[in-house]
Order: sequence, then C-alpha cells, then structure tokens
Amino acid sequence: MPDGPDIVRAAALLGDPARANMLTALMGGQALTAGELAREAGVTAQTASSHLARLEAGGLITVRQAGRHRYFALAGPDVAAVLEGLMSLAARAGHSRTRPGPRDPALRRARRCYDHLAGELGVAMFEALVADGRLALVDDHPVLTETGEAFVRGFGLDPETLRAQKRPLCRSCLDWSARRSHLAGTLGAGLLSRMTELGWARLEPGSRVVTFSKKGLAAFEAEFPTPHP
Amino acid sequence: MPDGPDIVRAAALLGDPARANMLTALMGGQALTAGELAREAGVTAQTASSHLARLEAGGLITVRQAGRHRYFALAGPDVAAVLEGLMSLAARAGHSRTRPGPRDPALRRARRCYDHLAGELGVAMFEALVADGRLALVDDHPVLTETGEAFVRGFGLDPETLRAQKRPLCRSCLDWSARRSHLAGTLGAGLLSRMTELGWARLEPGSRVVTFSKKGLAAFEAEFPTPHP
DNA sequence: ATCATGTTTCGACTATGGTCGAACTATGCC
DNA sequence: GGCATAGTTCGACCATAGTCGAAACATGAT
Repeated sequence: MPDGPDIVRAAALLGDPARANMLTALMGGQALTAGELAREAGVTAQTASSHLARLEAGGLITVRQAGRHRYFALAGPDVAAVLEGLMSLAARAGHSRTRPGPRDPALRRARRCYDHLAGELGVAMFEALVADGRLALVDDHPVLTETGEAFVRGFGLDPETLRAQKRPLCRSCLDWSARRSHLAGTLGAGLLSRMTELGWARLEPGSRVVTFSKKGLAAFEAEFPTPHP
Repeated sequence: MPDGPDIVRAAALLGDPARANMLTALMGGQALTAGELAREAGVTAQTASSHLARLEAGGLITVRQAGRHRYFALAGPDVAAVLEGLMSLAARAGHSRTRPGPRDPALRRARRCYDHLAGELGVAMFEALVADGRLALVDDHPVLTETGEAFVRGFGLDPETLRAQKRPLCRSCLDWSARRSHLAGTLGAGLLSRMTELGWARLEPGSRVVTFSKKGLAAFEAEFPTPHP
C-alpha cells in the first residue's frame, strides 16, 4: 500500500489550529516575525517557536534572519494554492470559522490571496476583464487577449516580464467567500502591486485586508466596471 | 484572528495515515467498499468505519448504498486537486513514502490520477499532444486546437459532450513521479476511458496501476510518439 | 558592562484521538 | 427459519503531540 509521496506529513502540519492560523496570516504575502505569528495564532512564544521549526522542516515556510528578528514567509505560491484549496473545501462543507470577527466583512470585500486581489472586488475585476474581452476563457482558463495586452501596458506593467516568470501569467483561483473565480498568476500579482503603487489601495499591515481609497475605488470601478445583467 | 473558512477540520482529516491511505486509494477514481478501504489502509474494519464516518461528515467523500455494501468515493475533483497539491508539496520537500513497494515501478510507469492517466506514459502522451500541435500551451495551460479536435473525434470521443461538463476540458496536472505535467480535465478522463474500451489498457482493481497490453502499448506509441530530442 | 527584547530549549503535564476486542445490527443466501 | 458476511457501536487502552513555566541564548540599546 505504500505509493506516492507522503501526504500525511504536510497535511498533519496544516491540521493544527495554531499552525493553520500562522499560515493563513502569512497568506497576506508579507513576511512576519515569530512574535507576530505567535500573537496571531493565540499561543505563547515558546509554542510558536516549536511550530515554526516544524513548518520550516516540512518545507512549507522559509526563514530570513534580520537582526534579532526572524521573518517567516510562505515557501511559495504552491503552498498558498493548497491553502486556498482547503479553504474552498471547508467553505463548500459549510464549516466557517467559529466566530466571524469584525474584520470579516472587510475581508469578504477585498483581501490579498497571497499576492493577488481576492474577495468581491477581486471577483468583480476578473469578471470585468472577461466581459469586455481583455481576458478570454479557454477551457475555463483565463488567457490574455491582444486588447488585454494593450491594457496591461497602459496600466504600467510589462507583459514580457510577467511572462518570463516560472509561474503562469494567468490562473483562476476559486474564491472561498464568493464561490466564484478571481485572477491569480503573475498578472494577478502585478495588477495588485500596481494598484498600491498608484495609490488606489493600501495593504493593511498585519491582516489580509486591502483598503481602497475613495479616489482609488472610483478609478477601480471605472477601469473594471461591473457588467450590468 | 478568525478569518476565512476553517482549514483545520479538512486538513486534520488528511493528516492521519489511515485516512490518507484510503483517500489515495480512492484517487483511482472508482468507488470502493468499506472493507476494501480498511485493507488498503492496513487497519481493522472497526477503525476504518470510524474514519469513513469522519471523512463523510467532513464532506471529503460520498457514500452510495448497494445491498449490504457501502461504496465510498471522493466527493469531487476539487478534493482530488487538493490531494495532488499536497503530493506535489511533499514531493518537492523530498519526503517520499518510507518503503517504495514492489508496485512502485508499475505506478511510476502508468497509473490513474483520479480519473485520468498519469505516470511516465501520462507525461509522454501529454508531451506528444503538445509536440505535434493537437494541444497548444497558452500561459502554461493546455488548450485543444483544431487538429486536436479532429483527433478527438477520430479517437471516438465527442468534444461537445466533454465540453458540456462543469469541469474544464483540459487541465494540466503536476506529476509527482515525473516532475512534469500530464493531462487532466474531462479530455484526460475521456482519453483514459476510451483506451480501456479499445482494449489498450486495463485498470488493475484495487490499485491505481494501469496495465497496457502488448498491442495496446504499440498502438499508444504510434498515436503518441515520443518527440525525439 | 548592564539591561531589555526576541527567540529557542528543556521538562513536565494533559488531552485529544487512533487503535482494537467484543458485542450488536443489517443484508443476502439457502 | 438459520447462517454467513458486511458494517457499526461501545468501551477501554495507550501514544502522540500540543501546551506552558522556567531558564538559557542571542542581539541590540544605553
């Protein structure tokens, strides 16, 4: 019966509340210190330390030493993808977190999914891109069209650079809050970072929430209009 | 700190050796009885029963009553996707299963990945399809071309029927044994089932191994020639 | 040097949950 | 009806591992 790689090691790492909290915190995309992660997970520094050591040994996170701080981050987009997959499964099974906190509405509205935009606004952007032909869906996979390529350039991004990465340019990612898709891949990541550069939105430190300024939201809705039914 | 759906419930279910064995067995795509799964997992019937009850409560598997047997199957392709994702993580981290058993070479050669062909032959087929333009890669995603569509018809499948499903027609799936991609999606599933209909290959009951007949292998290699470097 | 802060190590406690033996229920066959 | 097989429930045992207190180890500031 032994066949295939050892799922159990990885899955068991994700199966503990403290570790899961740390990893979801890291889904924000930015690196966090051991102490911050301990607070985020609701455990003491000692226990957090042991958990972090395990996560690193399991290859799920990476460490970067900086002075007397140690910054932890997800090991890569594939880890984030598995986490989002688990969230979708849990959402489908109807097991939402025990107490939906005050941050929850903001998270449903706009949040980071590792390095791209998710939530209602993420879904709206994706559907707007598809609706007016900047993205085409081929076998349910998003593909950048010629008009889309022009838009990307106009937005201040270089398609060639984005394509040069190892990750695919476009990927659709199932949104656990909206049960619809949003845009991942290097294009998704590029668009989000460009929006922060332009001052449209701000990444709330210590959370996954993305806050849009008033002007930014107007610009966003002009660029990605909601298709009227 | 409570944000998002509860990953832990789902992940903890995958984090136990017995349950993970059952689920990987179900990756074969066919439904299995409680007893078969107990044997597959190496536990007694009692423990298996409790595990299966948990997996069903967690929404990872579904049950179908048939006489005095109960047939269990994965709840859907999304579950299979998460499992494959975990396998990729584990493979990258270098944690292969403790003892690669005698079945292992056969598994590396050709196996089912849920409902489509994986292993060396799966990778070979995928690369042959891409090499002669039956599949095109757009942003790393496989897309069926016009010549590909003709080939599918000639192979005895109806592209429209395949496209009518909820799942995408083509999906690439990272192969843990070959570290390259093979073809998933309804097309991947359709091709495998057609190969068994044609007598090219047989699905070994109780394992994920796919055995090709001598004639079948010859036909396979004629249809999907290995691109010479 | 001294102190403070961030992080890890050690040791002990505790609980969750995986395991099986035995008994019980349900279905099918004769 | 009686018997065999498939599956579940109950109860008890035991190990794994998550938890924290106390103390050690770093690094940076004064």
